[in-house]
Amino acid sequence: MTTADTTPRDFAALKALIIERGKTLPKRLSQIAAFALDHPDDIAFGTVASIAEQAQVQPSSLIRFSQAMGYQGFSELQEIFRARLRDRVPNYEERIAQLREHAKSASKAHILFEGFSEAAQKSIADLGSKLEAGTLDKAVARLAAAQTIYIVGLRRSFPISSYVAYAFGKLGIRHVLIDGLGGLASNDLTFATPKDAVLAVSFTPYASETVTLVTQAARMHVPVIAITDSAFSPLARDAEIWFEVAEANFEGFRSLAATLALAMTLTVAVAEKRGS
Amino acid sequence: MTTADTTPRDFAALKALIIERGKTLPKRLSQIAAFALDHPDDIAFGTVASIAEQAQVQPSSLIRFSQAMGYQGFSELQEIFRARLRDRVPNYEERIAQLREHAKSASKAHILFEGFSEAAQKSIADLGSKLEAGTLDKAVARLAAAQTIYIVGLRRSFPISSYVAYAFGKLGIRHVLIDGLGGLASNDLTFATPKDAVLAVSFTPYASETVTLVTQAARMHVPVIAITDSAFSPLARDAEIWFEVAEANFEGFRSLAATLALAMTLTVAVAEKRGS
DNA sequence: TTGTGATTAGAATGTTTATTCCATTTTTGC
DNA sequence: GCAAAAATGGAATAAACATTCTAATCACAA
Repeated sequence: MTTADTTPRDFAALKALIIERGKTLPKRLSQIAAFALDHPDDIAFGTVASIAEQAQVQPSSLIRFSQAMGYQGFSELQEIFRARLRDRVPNYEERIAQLREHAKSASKAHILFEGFSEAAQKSIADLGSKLEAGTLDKAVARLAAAQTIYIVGLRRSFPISSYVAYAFGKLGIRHVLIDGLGGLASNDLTFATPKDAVLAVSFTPYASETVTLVTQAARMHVPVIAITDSAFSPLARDAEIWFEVAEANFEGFRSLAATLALAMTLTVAVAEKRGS
Repeated sequence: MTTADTTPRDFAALKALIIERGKTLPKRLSQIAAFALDHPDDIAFGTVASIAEQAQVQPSSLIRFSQAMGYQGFSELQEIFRARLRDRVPNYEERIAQLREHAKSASKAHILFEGFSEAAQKSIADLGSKLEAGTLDKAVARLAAAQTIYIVGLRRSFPISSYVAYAFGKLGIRHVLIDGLGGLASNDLTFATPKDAVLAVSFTPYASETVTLVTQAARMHVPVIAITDSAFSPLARDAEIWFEVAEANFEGFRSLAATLALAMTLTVAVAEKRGS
């Protein structure tokens, strides 16, 4: 190192460098560059071996990448990624004060509430960063054009579908809520036509009735708009348009906050589109 | 490990455990407990040796502490501290930056989503600052002691009550969801006794069936726990314990996020109380 | 094609790190 | 105040780790 040291000392500068030089790097190193931008948290906490596996490269490539960025080795680069998480802590003192307060009352239930709050906040923020305006617009257009909207969502998703049904009712939008009452769920889609639309909500483990209904709708060429949790969901396969919502969980209970916000958005957007 | 595994899997639960058991631990371990609460980030990023030095203990004490908390070793405990940073909601600057990125492609629907997100976030934060641990504990105790929990919540509150019913079902807690099907709602409380409890949810304009049911329950000396929106609510009058939840609204649609977080807290807390 | 330099895969290496073990000290119950 | 139990300190150890090295592969110019 005889030249002036331009190696980034903070995350923003490093990110800029990776974006700038990323494309021009050799294949494997460029692959790592993309991975680093997409999964900064994994770089921060992973080991060379674990990250290499996730990014589908050899461990040695990670060291070469780090050196290409100007660091002596991987550990030095990782330190930048870690500092980013350290600095993200908003107001340290405030959190400590919170802790002290809780130490007094030490209510287990209150701590649960904090956990669920955080899961909800995180889920919403996460969806906000991933949600694409294009998908949203297409879904709204489809639903606004439908004669009748069939709402499918059972078990854990039933709060969502019942909310949508309630809101559609207030907004004067013709809809059918499929509630599985009397085990006759599949009958309720019998009269659906390609001029209608299905709004389906389901998460792992996908309720079998929901999957059946969506498959049936797709076969009948009824457009399906789905809210689900991964590209591998059986709903994603049959849906014309689908949203991926990754809800954070706490104590094994997944939040519903992000899904609910999305459902509200869809209902109101559809109403506004129809109104104009 | 033949006993039931109560080892915390997320930070909030671990924090609770450390607060609870911290004082009763031996000197050095209690010292570590205090350090862990004060410097969670250092635990997340440090090595056993570096943390030991900062906390003024021997490295081996850290392993002993981890084991005292139920983990196999320090690494397992550290993973909880790391997950906390992974899942942390992005800070303000990051959210603004994200918003800017989206502003380019901002469609009308996307703006709606931002609005509902904000309403949800605000509602949750607001409830978090107002919720009293004492009220929460009392409500949990009441519900945990009940033989059968009757869940009342119609119209806009139905998503909440159906969620609670779903969760109680999964947790094996005896309950009756009053869904007003067939207009026979009031019959469903006929068999309730003072050994049971009613969990009622209602907001302005209060669904008349809900109000009737709660009044009826109070007259029959069935304890009522209510979630509502003001001290002037007819539910507050008849309830033994009640929560005030002020949901922010956007475009005339009130959020449900805070109510949902509270409902989740109550269900899980009741299950945990019964389990112990 | 063939040769050359760049790039990569994967095993080998030496270092860091968590964990264990045991002698010593401190606390507890009588 | 004494014996027994619990807790602690610190060295020893084994596992995990980042890094290096070399043979093999790839890209590309002639």
